[in-house]
Amino acid sequence: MRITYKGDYALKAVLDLALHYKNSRVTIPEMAKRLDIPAKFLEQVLLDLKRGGFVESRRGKVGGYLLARPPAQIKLGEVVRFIDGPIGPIACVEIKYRDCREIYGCVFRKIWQRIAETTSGIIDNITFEDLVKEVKAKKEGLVYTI
Amino acid sequence: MRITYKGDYALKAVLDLALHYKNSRVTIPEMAKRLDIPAKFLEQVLLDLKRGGFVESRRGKVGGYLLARPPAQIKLGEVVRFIDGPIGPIACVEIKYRDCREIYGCVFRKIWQRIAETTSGIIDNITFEDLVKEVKAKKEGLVYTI
DNA sequence: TGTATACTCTACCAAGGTAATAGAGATTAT
DNA sequence: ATAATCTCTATTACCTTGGTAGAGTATACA
Repeated sequence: MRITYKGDYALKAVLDLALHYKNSRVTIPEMAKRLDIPAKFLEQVLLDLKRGGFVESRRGKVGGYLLARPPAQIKLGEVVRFIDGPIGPIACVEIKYRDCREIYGCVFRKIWQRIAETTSGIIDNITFEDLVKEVKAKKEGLVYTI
Repeated sequence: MRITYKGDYALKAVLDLALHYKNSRVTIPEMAKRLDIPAKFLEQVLLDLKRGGFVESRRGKVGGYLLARPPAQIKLGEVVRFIDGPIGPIACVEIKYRDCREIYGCVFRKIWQRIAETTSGIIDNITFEDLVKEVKAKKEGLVYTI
């Protein structure tokens, strides 16, 4: 697996919306400036996130984006998978993959699957609420390291 | 991190040599056929592995490749890093990377680092001797799953 | 010393993905 | 009306990956 810029931007965008949850809508230029992301690129990322059901939008004046679900109900892993695809470090970890006629019995595949599992175990156990809390704690100077 | 075909081939090549350790040299066409890898591509992979100090070679008749070190002294992680680069799922996990002026305090970076650490923890604790044992056990019908 | 065998090196190429950029179109508040 | 805002489709430049090609060098052995 590899986190692309698009994936990175998507996560930051969702976090940004999570930090503004229940308050105001956030516009693309506003967010682009705050996160230092090319506005036209962020635009596409947000469109994707909308198609994925993570965010909602409103056009016209007073328009902008907002989270489709509460931050506590959005896991990091969901966003990562939706934007950057499956978690495994190599294609053959997919369940569908059945074309492995490796003479040495796929000894590596098991390892890649283990890595995919532990990786999933991390990103599927972190919600955007967790991140919001962390950011807010940092702002207040209560810096702690997990 | 992403395991490329080149990385995949490299690991299989080293395993193949590990299985022939202390016996004979293995030629490129022979290995290419056994592992089902394009010979000219495997050629380049083996050259790289040689530059990395993993394998040795001998030209001419009775030439071929052999492992530079005993299988027990070659970790999976070494080969992966040498061929496919650093382990993290995104560039910003590198220690050298210092250009992170993310307003929300790099909350994601810490997560990528954790993933990189657990991944390293897996591939740096498996040697090619372990894999050789596993393959041999499988051959004898003693199939066990870790 | 010739020759077959095998590794070495450099260059090249096609396909696909990534990270943008551009611009016209649709919607909404005032 | 009009300004602000999201929506959609193309296009671009660049890079990586996976693979191919071919000439060159070293070695064993008859």
